[in-house]
Amino acid sequence: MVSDGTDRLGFLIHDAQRLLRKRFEVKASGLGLSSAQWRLFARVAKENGVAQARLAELLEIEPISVSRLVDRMEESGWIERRSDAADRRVRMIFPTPKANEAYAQVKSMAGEVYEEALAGVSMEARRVLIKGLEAMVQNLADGETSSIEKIKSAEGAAA
Amino acid sequence: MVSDGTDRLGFLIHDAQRLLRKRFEVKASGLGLSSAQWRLFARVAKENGVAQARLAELLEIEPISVSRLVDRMEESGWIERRSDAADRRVRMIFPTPKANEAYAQVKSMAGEVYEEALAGVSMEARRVLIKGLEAMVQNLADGETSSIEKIKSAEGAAA
DNA sequence: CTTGAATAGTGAGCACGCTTATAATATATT
DNA sequence: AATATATTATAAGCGTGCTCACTATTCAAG
Repeated sequence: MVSDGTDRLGFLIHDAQRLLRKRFEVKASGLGLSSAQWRLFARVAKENGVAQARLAELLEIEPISVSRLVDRMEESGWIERRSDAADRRVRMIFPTPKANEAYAQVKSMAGEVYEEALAGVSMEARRVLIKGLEAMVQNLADGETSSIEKIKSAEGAAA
Repeated sequence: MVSDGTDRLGFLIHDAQRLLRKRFEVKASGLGLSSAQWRLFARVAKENGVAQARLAELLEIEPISVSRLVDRMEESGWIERRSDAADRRVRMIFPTPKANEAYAQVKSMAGEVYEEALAGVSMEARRVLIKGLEAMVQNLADGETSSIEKIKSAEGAAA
């Protein structure tokens, strides 16, 4: 019998994620950037020029989902597609200048949300919380029948 | 400056939630029950006869989302709608006998997923993790511009 | 009783994830 | 060179959330 609250883990994680997302989106609504778009953009900003298929791997979402996200983000001027000279199947994704300027601002918004969320939680508890979440992600990713993981480890030699 | 991983809180929570949901849905796919449906059903099973509007409050989702979920769950035989004698606007939701039989089974599936997720995490760390998540939910729910909460509290003072 | 406001549920349409299928292009094999 | 296979992006359609708008019903004022 579990009487320690572990049996509510799923509901808690679900609620925490939902509330974090909501809070962020309220803050960032002025910039017209959703939570999913921010996740994608953070990657694009780091890579600076990345194929959609690679983005799908990095974000662990399906290529079609990337395609849709990129559609909307291109419309709202956050990123742009450029054809690749070497491989005409590929659309390379780049941040727009406007987006690069806004990057730091959005990142600090995310930081504010985290601070609001963790108010009253000690530094030590935060460390354990983060470690626990990392362990969960590790544990659950391990057994996953994910084509992505397989590709990644196969590429590991070359990378 | 945050160099302790706190700046990845959002991404971690997002990943943990996504992986938990996926893992659960694989396990429960034989029963044809999604994660969202399980959340709803767990409430229905406890209340045993509850109006859709009340369900929306309890689950903190919009009534229209409840309506759609209930549509599909009624089709797949997990719950049934019954008209309320006293208020003809109301549709009361009840679990079907089949669903009541499956309840314990689904609950144990959820338990298994949590154990898989928390493998290698000490009891003490689990306790801190749960407490941390509870604090986050509490902190974020407080300042929320939630329709329901605000209306409720405004009713007393205003007007 | 009649009118008007509030409540319960749903329809339409969007965002973002998914699966399955297809077109275009690259690459490997013969 | 011709054919087969793999890869990139997209299309179509579903699940689950949302907002906005609507109908049916109840409740509160007059």
